[in-house]
Amino acid sequence: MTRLTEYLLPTEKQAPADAEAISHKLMVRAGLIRQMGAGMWTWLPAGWRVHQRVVRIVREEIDAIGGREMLMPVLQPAEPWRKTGRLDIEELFKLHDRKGADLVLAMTHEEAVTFHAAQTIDSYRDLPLILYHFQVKERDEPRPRAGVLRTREFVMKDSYSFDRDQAGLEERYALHVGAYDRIMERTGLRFYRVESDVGMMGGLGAHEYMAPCPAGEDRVALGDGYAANVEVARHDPHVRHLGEGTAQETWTRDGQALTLEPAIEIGNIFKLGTRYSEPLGATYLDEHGSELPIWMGSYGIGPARVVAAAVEQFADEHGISWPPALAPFAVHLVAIGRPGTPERDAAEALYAKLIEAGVDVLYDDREAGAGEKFADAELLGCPLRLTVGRKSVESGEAEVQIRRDRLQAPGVALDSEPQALKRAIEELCAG
RNA sequence: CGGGGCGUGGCGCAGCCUGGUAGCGCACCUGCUUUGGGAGCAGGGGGUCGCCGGUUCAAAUCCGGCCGCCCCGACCA
Repeated sequence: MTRLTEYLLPTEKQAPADAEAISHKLMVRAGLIRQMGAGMWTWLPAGWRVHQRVVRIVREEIDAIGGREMLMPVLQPAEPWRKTGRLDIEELFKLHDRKGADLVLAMTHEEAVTFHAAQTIDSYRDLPLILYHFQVKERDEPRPRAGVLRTREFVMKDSYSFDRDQAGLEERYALHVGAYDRIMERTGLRFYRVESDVGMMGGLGAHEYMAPCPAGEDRVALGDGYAANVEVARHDPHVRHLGEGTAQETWTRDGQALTLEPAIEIGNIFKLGTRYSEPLGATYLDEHGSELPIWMGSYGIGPARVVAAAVEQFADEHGISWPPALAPFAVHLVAIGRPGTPERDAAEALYAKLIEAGVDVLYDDREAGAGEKFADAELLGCPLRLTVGRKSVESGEAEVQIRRDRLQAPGVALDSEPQALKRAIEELCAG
């Protein structure tokens, strides 16, 4: 499927001098992303594959709760933002077209989706409904940082639920909790669902999905059966903090010690209520002909942050070590020996067989030394590395290394049938 | 937005204090050798030194202004 000689994977031995966060350094070094400006990043082919793995998982789970995928524009008229009172948010990019009309670049899509709900939802018969899209968000961040962790432009999956009343909203919200839990579990990340502030989004309740990692900008307070954003814990009457701001800072909840961990916010879900439907006139008629505001929820997840969190959580001194569900390729096949040798022929044959078996494989067919190829493979972090060299020709097996902990696994026979090969690889990936 | 730092080839850096026509490692190109843990030898290409202005016979280097980028904090809908 992919030969390295026909690919763009610009790996670097040295990280950019100004990179601080692990994910920033490794994603650049592994050839996944490149920077254009502050908070403006390009996803290179291998990086985009990882991003799209997350997107696929999210899409499957949102579809599974009845979400309907669509696409709304980033460039929008300012008027709905004026109506919801969000036009004067500093992070909102404002601009004018050639006629002088006020436009904005959307930082999220409540205004757009509610605008359309007002146009298209008329009756209680149209409810409930879940709409979603994957779309770029633009935010004039005061301080972009840490590579792809906090950018001015990023893709978000945002879904919006529409119900006739609060009970309906609670149902749609619960569906999203389930979907988000499954998404996080499928990615393989360590995560917590925590209660969060509703912030200026307004509304009736909210949760955040937090992935603990060193580069995290937030902190979560964790106890037995308890997990909360520190901002929420701070206002919890059950929580006491002792020695705040000092090295001995300890938090307790009903006497039980809490640990504080830095974490990245990778998803958030809000019960909006009628915060947006009222100013934008999104109403429906009930069975009695009464006009009532639609009850809404909004649910976001940032694939880029999921990717960065995965890098942060599983990296080691050799590079990235992807959870199998997110890896750009399942198998990194390393050919040792120059073209024309029996070992290279064996590698080519194995590559062809892997493709036939439907395995996602990156084939390092470059004319480079073994050390360089191994180092690049460990930097990129695919779950399995298969090596074919002179030894393989003698033993009849490709050597297998499991990236996580760099474990040596039993080799796979070069003369395996494609389907047997695929099964063996899936078993090795599964752990 | 406050504080700190940095802009010299794709990446990492030296040179700047003490002005004299740009250098190192990696990467890249060609050839030969090499091929199981980031190879060796030889040859080669690529940089208006962030931008503008000033001082000077002469500016990467000194002076002024601007721009960009990073880190800490504030912020984070």
